[in-house]
Amino acid sequence: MTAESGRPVTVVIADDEPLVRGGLRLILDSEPDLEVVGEAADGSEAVAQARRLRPDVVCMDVRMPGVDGLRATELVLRLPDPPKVLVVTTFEHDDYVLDALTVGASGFLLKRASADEIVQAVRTVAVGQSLLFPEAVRSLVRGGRGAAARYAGPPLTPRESEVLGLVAQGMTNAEIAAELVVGLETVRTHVASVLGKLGARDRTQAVVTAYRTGLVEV
Amino acid sequence: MTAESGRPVTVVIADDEPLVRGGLRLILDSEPDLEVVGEAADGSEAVAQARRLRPDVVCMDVRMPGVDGLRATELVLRLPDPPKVLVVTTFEHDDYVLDALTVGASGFLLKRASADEIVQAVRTVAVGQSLLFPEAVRSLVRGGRGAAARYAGPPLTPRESEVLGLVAQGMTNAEIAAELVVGLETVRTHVASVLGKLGARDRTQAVVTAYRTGLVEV
DNA sequence: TGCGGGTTCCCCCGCACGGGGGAGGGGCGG
DNA sequence: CCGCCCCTCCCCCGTGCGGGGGAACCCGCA
Repeated sequence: MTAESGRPVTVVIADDEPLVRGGLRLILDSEPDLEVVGEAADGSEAVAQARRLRPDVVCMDVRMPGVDGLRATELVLRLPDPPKVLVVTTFEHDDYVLDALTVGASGFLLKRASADEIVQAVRTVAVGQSLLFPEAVRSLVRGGRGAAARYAGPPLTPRESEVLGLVAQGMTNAEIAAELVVGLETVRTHVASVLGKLGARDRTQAVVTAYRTGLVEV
Repeated sequence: MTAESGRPVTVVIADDEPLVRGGLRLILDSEPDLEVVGEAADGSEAVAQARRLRPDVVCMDVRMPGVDGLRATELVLRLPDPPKVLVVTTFEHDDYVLDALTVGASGFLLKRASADEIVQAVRTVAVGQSLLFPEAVRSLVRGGRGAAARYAGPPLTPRESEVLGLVAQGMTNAEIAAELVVGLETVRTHVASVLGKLGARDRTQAVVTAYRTGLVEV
């Protein structure tokens, strides 16, 4: 709906293998309407690059050291005006395909895809379409996984979950302290670590994540 | 995995409006790797053409007299070595989108898509990928047909809804101001009136209400 | 013509919030 | 036994936020 109009599509490549990054860059940069503006070797770097460079598309490898592609995808999509995430994978039937869709990936790209298919895939997600494996679609159509919208990331401690639940009710720290019969500072500590684990900047973002990932009931 | 390799992708266009057929043919035939080999004005004709011409892709309008696109898609996909079906539609949020996926359509194409997007879409489904609207994916991920949402309260103005949407993304007032290209004070004003209308004490409560009442999409 | 609502912008003020530290006690596993 | 994690509580500091005012512009409608 809003592409092909002047400015090239900007891309950030996130893959731990330099060879793959190089290959992708070669393929994408050879297209006049695509421009690789950055690379990242792991998940956290990918998020940083996405935040800094604000690309249209992030080609994200799933298997990366440290913060993996799935978690990185979540974080990237939480940025303001987030880029589209194109998950790069080796096999089309892996488990994380559905997980990636759940966290909001726009599409998938097989590493063995042809150069044409790769540039097409980038263009496709850039204009806002979703690009899936037919297997994934079938799986989704017939119900995919049950209901629960899983949350990856670092696990929350019981107390943290409790606090997040109350935050997601719209309570202030003082109210939560009263509710849990603990000190205000304690609540502050829990909230702080929840924010850290969720990758949220403030309680509002934490609430957004909580609702979107099903960490709390709607 | 089997395109760009010699023989062009063959396409049959099924639409009851000659104008649309002509437009599609013009766009697709101008690409050297795509070839429109047939046209159909209704569903049964589409099935017949697909059987006779054995194209790689059928561009299928949903609304057609007689046998509609949905039913025709079913029949086409039941042929031996069936073509991919690309459903052509006007609105991305129509009900039959999920139905079409259920019967096995490979993707969707908006009539208002650009020429580039159209040829990309055909190529994409030709190689066996699925091309969906992000809305459809989200809907699938969270398990099928949507639930209604009710919000009573005073109606929000367009601008207020927009601001609330961004607040519900976790954005700060400053980020929203930048996003909407207005002053910070303006955003403050909008947020304040949103809080008032929702009966929320702070933005966090507003987000909670927004998610719970369906004022914003999860 | 005047009124009202929507959108835009401005001031001041108090405060809850989040980041940066640190610290002590209890439980559990190496 | 010691280390580690969880829970608890404490400090300072900067700031984003929300409440309280007000005001201008444009538009549609009476």
